[in-house]
Amino acid sequence: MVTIADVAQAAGVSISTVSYVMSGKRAISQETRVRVEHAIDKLGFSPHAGARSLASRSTNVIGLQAPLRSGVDVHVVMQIVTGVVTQARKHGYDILLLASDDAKALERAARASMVDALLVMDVESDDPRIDTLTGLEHPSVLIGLPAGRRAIPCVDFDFEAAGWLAVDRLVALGHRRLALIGSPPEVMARHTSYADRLARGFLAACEASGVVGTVHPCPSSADAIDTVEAVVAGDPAITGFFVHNEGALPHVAARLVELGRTGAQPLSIVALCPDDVARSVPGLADSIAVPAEAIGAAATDMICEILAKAAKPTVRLLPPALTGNASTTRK
Amino acid sequence: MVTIADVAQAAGVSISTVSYVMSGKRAISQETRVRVEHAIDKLGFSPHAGARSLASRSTNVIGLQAPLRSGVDVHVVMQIVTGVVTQARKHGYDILLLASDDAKALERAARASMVDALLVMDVESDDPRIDTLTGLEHPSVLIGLPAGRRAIPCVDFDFEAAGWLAVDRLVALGHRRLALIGSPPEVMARHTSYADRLARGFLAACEASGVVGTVHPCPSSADAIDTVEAVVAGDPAITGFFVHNEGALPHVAARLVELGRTGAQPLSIVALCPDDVARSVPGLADSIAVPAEAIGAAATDMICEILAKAAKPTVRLLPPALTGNASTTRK
DNA sequence: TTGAAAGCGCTAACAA
DNA sequence: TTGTTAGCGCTTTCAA
Repeated sequence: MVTIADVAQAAGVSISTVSYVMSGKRAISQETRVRVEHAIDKLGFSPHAGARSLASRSTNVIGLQAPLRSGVDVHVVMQIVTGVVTQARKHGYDILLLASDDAKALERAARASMVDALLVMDVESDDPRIDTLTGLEHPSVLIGLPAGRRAIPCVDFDFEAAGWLAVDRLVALGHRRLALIGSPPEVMARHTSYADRLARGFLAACEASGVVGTVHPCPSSADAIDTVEAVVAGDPAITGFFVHNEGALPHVAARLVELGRTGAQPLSIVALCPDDVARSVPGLADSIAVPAEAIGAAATDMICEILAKAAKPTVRLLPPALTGNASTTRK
Repeated sequence: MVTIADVAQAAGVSISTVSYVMSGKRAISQETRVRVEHAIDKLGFSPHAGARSLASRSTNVIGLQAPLRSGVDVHVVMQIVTGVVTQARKHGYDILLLASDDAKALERAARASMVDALLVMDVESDDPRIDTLTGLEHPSVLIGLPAGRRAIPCVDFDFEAAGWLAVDRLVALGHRRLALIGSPPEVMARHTSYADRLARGFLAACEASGVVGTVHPCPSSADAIDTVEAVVAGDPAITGFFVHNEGALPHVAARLVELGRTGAQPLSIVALCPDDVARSVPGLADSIAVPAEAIGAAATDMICEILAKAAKPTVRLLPPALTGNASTTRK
């Protein structure tokens, strides 16, 4: 193994000089710098991460707790993770992936000084991890927006605004009775923050626009079709659909397109999903993108800024934007 | 921060005793052990990971390079990662997630002693990362099976056997002309190992069984339907379908079910995908599960055994198994 | 502009 | 069965 001492010797300087060349924390003459950098390259030196963290009391690693369990939106999770890892590298950080989504894992990583900070996904309002995080000395950022005290900075998509946006769009297309085809029943039941916020925005916007809106949980499988049938049977006048359920989307969209073709009136669908998912669904031109990768990147930026003492903890919600044109299915 | 010295003092022993209590590397009297463990609990001591890795020359971290780019099978990747992380914890390891899928990232992690070993996903035959890994002092395991020298241990699903199994099943159901609806054209074109192996098994099995088999690349989107149309138009006598393309599966299955209902003859579909994906697709009871989580776990076991000097590097292929009953769509 | 040296918290000889 | 102590490779203060 190549150590800093080897580099120092090869360059004919002291160990501290090598260290300072790397950190840039003190002025170095042009000549020495070149000699040291040369030696580093020639020997292929990489400072030992453990030694570094021991001496500097920081690891350049961020712990990320991602929900690997099922029931979550795989694409979205993947994209957020991608955003986190990619952005972290830009700031010089690596990502330690913590699986088991319990508070213990967070504590372990923090107390063993394996990480400088923690990024936690999929947090619910009464999540015990929030207390754990609050008690830790390490800074942390939540990806999501639990209700409540809000003692920890959060980054998320503005689901509430997305609800408004979808309604505005559907109303603009002339629809007067709208349905939100949403998350699976289990997600709705545990009042997951984003599902609640989306429904709240949707319903408030309906009321503000003077149209009728209803919210329908929907399983993420082929059974989703049953939900559509039930909604349509329950109120045949519903012509505006807002679909937020990646697993169900292809089925729901297919069924709605079919209904639109055979039915008495034109239907419109607005989907809420990552861009690439929207593109893979036929008959779906109108969608609100969940900027999953951007969320991951934004959360990472925030934690890095906090680590650099450059920012105060805040809540940050990324605004929704409409993509494509209306997919009104005409008769 | 609580250090080992604090624990030693609290327990009235030397720091080496505390260290040995934790590692179990030497005999400790019952009494001392209890005192030390008590102190550890009371003080909430976790040994500093950096200090530990500096002194012991091992990190208890495994680097995992996962393909976070698109074009890959998100569910499968997620499940493999889940398997890796979960199993790693059982062996006492944590996972450092390396994103950018270049050789540099692997070298960096290894040379900076951030990891004890590397797990690399989605490796292709002429992948430059293989040379890098071979040149490293750290052990590594590939998740996948690149052709060629095979200097590094591999763990993967036995796609070739899966091809045989699917054909056997379809032939047993009475089909005589079979089609493999496979990976996207770009994946096929770069001769990705698994796609090649699957096709090889499929075609060999067809020949062995004396039936006609053809292989068709297929985009992972709604355009997949066009592929189905083209295949059926090209040879209307094809009645046995083997589908391996998660993105296209719902569309292909839906179209085939429809064709089976309206067409002249019964069709059968065998899908190759994770179990839960199979369950979410309607009209699809027959599938071969890609044991993605098990692959991740197996790869982790292998690398841990290698680290423990308990196993020699080998190639390990997990066998396929058929799930459910035939979804023969009768007229 | 540079060097010497004191730790950082732990493991693992070596000693008792 | 336990303690003492020499590092592990780096950062950073203190001195020059």
